[in-house]
Amino acid sequence: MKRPHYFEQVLETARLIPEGRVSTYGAIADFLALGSARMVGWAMKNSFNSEELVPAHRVVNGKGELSGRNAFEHPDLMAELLISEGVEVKNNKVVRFSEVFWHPREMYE
DNA sequence: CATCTGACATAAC
DNA sequence: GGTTATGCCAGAT
Repeated sequence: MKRPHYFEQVLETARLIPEGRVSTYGAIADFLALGSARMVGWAMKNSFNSEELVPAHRVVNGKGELSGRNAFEHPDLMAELLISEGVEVKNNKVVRFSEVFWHPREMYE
């Protein structure tokens, strides 16, 4: 496939998300200033096609909901992965989302 | 080229 | 707290 700049940027940024933290599509899109949040979701879906492993489970939507769980092998895999990393997940949502939320901007501060 | 769809976001109702 | 509308942009058809 083509290797658009934003695609690699999104995956690279996703890999920067610390364990036990989560980020959002909007935050990544805003930070990269490339395209829109939909591009991030698009990249995530295609991240399984990437050669590099990407912690896609650490990327949730703006409400902290695991909107992408359906794209995993098992719908509950995403939540289990997060829980195994220390992120509390309840009813497909990240608990205390505002506390575990991570913005790429923090890397530059 | 026209439309639809999507792991989204935001505002308005 | 849903639903609707709009912006966003790459793929698929």
